[in-house]
Amino acid sequence: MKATIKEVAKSAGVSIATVSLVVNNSERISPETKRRVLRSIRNLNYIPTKSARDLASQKTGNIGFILTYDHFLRTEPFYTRIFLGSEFEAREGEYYILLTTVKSDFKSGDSLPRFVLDKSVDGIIIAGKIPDVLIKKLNESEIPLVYVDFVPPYGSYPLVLIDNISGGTKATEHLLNLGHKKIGFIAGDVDHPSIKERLIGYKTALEKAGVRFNSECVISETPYPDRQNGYLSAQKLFDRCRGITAIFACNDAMAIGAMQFLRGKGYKIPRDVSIVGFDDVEADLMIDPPLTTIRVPKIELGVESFRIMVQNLKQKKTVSKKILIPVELIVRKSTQSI
Amino acid sequence: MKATIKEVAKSAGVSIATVSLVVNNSERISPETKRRVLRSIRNLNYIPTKSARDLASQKTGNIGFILTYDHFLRTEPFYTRIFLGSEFEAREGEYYILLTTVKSDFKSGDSLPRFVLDKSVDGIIIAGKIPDVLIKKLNESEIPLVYVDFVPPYGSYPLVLIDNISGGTKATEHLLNLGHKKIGFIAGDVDHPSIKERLIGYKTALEKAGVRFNSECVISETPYPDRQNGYLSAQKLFDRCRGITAIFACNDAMAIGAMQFLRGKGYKIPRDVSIVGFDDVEADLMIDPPLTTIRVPKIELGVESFRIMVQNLKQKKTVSKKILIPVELIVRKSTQSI
DNA sequence: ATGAAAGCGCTAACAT
DNA sequence: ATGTTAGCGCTTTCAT
Repeated sequence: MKATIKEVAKSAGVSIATVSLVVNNSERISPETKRRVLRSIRNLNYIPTKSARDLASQKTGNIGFILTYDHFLRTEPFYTRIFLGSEFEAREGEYYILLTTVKSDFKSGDSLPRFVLDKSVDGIIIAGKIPDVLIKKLNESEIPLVYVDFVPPYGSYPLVLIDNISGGTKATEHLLNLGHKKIGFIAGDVDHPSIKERLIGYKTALEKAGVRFNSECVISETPYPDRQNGYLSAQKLFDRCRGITAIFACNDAMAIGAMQFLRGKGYKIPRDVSIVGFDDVEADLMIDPPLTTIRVPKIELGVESFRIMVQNLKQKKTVSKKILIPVELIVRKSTQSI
Repeated sequence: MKATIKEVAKSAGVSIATVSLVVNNSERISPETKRRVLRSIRNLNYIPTKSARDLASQKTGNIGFILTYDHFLRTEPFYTRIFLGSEFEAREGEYYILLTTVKSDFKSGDSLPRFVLDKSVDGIIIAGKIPDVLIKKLNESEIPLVYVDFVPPYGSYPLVLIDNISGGTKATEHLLNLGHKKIGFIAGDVDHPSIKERLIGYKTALEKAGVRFNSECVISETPYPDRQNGYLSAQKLFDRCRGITAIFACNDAMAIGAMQFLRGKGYKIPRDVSIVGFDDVEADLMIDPPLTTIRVPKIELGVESFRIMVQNLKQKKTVSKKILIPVELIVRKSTQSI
């Protein structure tokens, strides 16, 4: 069957402690014995048993990953990519990731993910916005937390964030540079921290260009940022704002919805209306015309969050770093000069 | 800190063995002691430590879940939903799921998922088509396997499958009933077992209706079933086959791609061409017109696979059941009578 | 019906 | 630099 540390020790003619040290890359082992032990390990095809390790070291070797159900199932692989980034990074180390979804409307009566109850994770990565009640409960759990693409309203934790302000600015400046003045912003949920920032970026760019900000041109009545609501938001925008020549949508899904509305109305894109999205989800390269957007390096967000998690776990004390991941304007065919 | 079995034992005035028996629902415990122990457990907020349990019982309490990278990131939440079904079910039991992706072009040099190397799963669920080399290696690992939505070319394992034949028949019959005779089949990868079966269903329905099968009307040169290839397949279909009035696409993504082609060509759907998909991924309810399709209960596929996995694990001997999950025709607006 | 005790395979002091 | 040994928190015979 599976070889154990004992057998390796016997085969290498050393104690099990030595084998353990070798396995854990201790410095204080002579190169010679190390070589011998390593050889035995290879010969016997020895791989440490995780549960034994975990039990002895009082760790779990697992990192939890929490996502709302909605985010996980989003058509565009945004959060799934972030997860993937973490999973990639976890493979490098010795961790396993326990992915779980929580209800988007988590209430105080609802039970926490099992891995927090039975403490079978050393830390938890939380991706995207989660309900307040959950945040509170998680904070009480004493488990090290890292938030990615979301700033929790309380608690001080390592954060891995998209540079939304810069993204909002870049998107808007691009439109401005093309000569657009009447630029609508399809915001979705303005209460969402990320959206707030994109709005700031939008305003900043306008201001810098000397274009007056008009709150009428910001649509925020349709919070959930999917295509459906992009469609409706565009509708509202054109209802209420005359002379719009460009749209900045808070994400690609909404941009696509907006495009559908425009097409239905007989507008040509980008001839009549320019549009830029956010995320670059590559959901549909078939989208016609290809969408100009702000690229968010999703895998990188996942990788970074995992790295910070491990880093914190290693040094025991929580460093509540905040990492801003830069974004990039990707110009495709949905925008043109006026 | 965390209460241990010892403390519970002391508090309840019993031995730790008794507590263990209670925790594991043993019959041979008096109702009275059971009550006492349970009370202590609740009071102390005792939750067994997974690693200790796993070590003592020589199990891992984990189930691996393997998906190719492509499948995981597919725009349509198909496999992610299957995973979710398994995850839901795992929560009920005492298992954790370790999700990992593998390269779609896994080669013999590539290393297996870590959980198979270090044996930290009790079983593995494999969703969707995976490369042959991987199948072989997995089979050698001695870990109990369950395949979902895929029939591996060798090995005898529990299978959870979509009733593709019936689905193919239902889709085609629907079209036939509407009076269509020239029905194209956008097949994608005819080497894929699922597609083979859908093709059988298609042929069966035609035959039953006395409509001659024409292999020219089956497009299979664009294996990967995404929108892009749906577009190209439709193009080929219309190039090579005159008088097509209806299309059966092997999945919704291809159907949507085909619709885009048709729209570009000026065809109205369903007036000029009827189209039915497969999967019902709800990827885009905004699709105009809403797609008639074959609904596949994805969550259920995941739930079932997990159940079979656990069932097999419990009875030690592998029952290689084969479960066919029924599908359902969902008539929406992309089909009409000729 | 319950308890005593021997591990499960490791890690981590502590010795040497 | 390496070995000895005491756990880690459970499960599981085997007694009683």
